[in-house]
Amino acid sequence: MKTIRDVAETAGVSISTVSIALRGSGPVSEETRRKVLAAAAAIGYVPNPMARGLRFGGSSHLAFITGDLTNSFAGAVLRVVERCAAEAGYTVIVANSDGNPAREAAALDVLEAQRVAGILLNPVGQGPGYRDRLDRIACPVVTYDQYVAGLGRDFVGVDSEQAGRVLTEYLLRLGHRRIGFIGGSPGLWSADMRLQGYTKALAAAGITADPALIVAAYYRGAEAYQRTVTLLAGSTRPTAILAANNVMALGALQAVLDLGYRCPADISVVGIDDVPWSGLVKPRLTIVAQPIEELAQVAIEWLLEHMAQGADPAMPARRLELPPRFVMGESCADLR
Amino acid sequence: MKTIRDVAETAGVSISTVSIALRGSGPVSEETRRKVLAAAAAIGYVPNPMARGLRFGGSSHLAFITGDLTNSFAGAVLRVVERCAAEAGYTVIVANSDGNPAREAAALDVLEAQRVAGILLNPVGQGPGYRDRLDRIACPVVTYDQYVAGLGRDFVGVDSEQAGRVLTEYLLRLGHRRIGFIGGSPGLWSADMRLQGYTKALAAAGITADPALIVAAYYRGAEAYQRTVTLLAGSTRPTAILAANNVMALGALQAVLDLGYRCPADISVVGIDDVPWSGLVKPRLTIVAQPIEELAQVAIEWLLEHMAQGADPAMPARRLELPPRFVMGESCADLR
DNA sequence: TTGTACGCGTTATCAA
DNA sequence: TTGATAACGCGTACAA
Repeated sequence: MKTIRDVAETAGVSISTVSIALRGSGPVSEETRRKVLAAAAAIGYVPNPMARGLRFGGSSHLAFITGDLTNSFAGAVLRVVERCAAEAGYTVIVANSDGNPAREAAALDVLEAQRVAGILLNPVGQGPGYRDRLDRIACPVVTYDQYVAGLGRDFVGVDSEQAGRVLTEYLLRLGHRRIGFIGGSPGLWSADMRLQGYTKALAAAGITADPALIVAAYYRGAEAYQRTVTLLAGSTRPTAILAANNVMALGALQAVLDLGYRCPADISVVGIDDVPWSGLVKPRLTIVAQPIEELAQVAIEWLLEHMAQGADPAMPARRLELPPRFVMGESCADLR
Repeated sequence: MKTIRDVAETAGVSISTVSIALRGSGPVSEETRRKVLAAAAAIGYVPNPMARGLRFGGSSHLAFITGDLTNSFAGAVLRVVERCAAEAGYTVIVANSDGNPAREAAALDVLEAQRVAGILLNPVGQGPGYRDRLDRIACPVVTYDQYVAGLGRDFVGVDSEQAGRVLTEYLLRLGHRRIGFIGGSPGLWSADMRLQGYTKALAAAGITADPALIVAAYYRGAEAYQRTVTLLAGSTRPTAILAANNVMALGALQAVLDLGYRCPADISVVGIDDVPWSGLVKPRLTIVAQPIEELAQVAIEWLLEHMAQGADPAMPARRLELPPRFVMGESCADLR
């Protein structure tokens, strides 16, 4: 690899002159500047980011941590993040916690060791110890998707309670009374809030949530499939199922159909968050869609702001919960 | 950030002793070793990767470049790659070329500048100049998905000609004669090979491929949708459509249905590569599935090997084309 | 067994 | 306007 010294020799000037000429950080004669630029281009000089990093104590990487790299949600967010980061001169390191707090912790250790300039985190951990761990991170952190209570970090997500409530109310309006809930891991903010939206909507309709109708697992389709099978084997079979995320809805629907039930005739299914080409899924799922692009946009924007300003402890943590959007499908029966 | 010097002060020894004790690169008394380790743990010392990188001339990052971050194929590969890389002590930088050679070139420039230790590349460029560009990359490169002819780099992918041929033969067996082909960008290896498989299968059946039935675009669902609309507006409407990748098949199917045709009654649709929960797509698509996990496994394994061995120019480039697997769905009509 | 000094490539400070 | 030099943190050859 060519170094600044090679440029200096080629141009016949000193290395400090080269540095100044290339960065424009001082006065250089026009002729010298041209010579240096020509020499740099001629030998294909590119500044060594490690040397810069060592000098300034930071890298030009930012980290993107997700709980499920195979979920289209992660892909959609990452796409926006990568583009914005690249435009701002940053590269994106991806880590996958796979929904496992231990793996997330390990990833955080590595990324902190790498001195990343900022972290976009979809948190999967829980508890006060976890919050403290996140608070100790020296670089800017923006959390997305999962809100961590009491954490002094920015958060961008979707109004999860509303998401759960809207779908439950819709099912209630259609006359459903026994509504199964396939939830995310208890303790995860979005899981708890979606369940809360469900419970509150039921309560508002004078219905007490039946614990037998509520199951939970990490946000994965395969887990939802299993839980749905269990749910439908119970004595009080629900007339409808609310799945807490996109792949859970797909898994639940698949289980319903595999068990020989018809959807929506026998069992209705609704879900939170969309998948690509969902128009081809039959029956088309009724869902609340998340404004993923906007979410990603805000998240990366906020992170870049923090990184630009340096750690400004004065500014309080921002919190944005975008409204989900109801999208009617054909997966719900009208029982009235 | 804590440095090796802080550890030395805390432990009351010199920095070289710390370095030796931590790396085990020399003789240290047991007591000293314990003291050093305790001190390092106490103050939370982590070696600065930039200083190491500067010292040794390389980073512990490897790069993953894909043409479409939102495609489930990319997510599935990346998941495996990230896990294996993490186990081997590497972090993964993700870049998205979006199918755009210029963006890929820009990404390569950045990643080379970052001195990544290796690159996993899904190449989208073409031409001799492009091949030369890839050859000039100093670090190990493993290409996947798209083969670049004449490039002295390892390649792992799927037998694309076979994929195109198998599906075409299947349609021919069912009695189809006018088979539309929604292909990937001409010049891309997999696009050309899939088309070739299609053409050869037709030829073997005594049929000359009708250029009016062949359209192409970059591997995206939206493009496929448009091309399908165009294709079906033509005078010689096909009885079946072969789409060259997963999202193209979905886009084509969506277009077929949106235009009021029934699938498979009016028009059959087959595609290459699967999507998650494809069992819920109605009609279920007949496809050839790619062994994505295995592909990813081999790709990252080979890359790590190269990185371990250093650049060994003696070893010739390896090339592996995994066989696709035919998966029958319900998206094809039997015309016999 | 431990400490000192140097170099990796870059930038900033200071002197010429 | 330019050039020499120190510093960033680490690892190691060399000296003690």
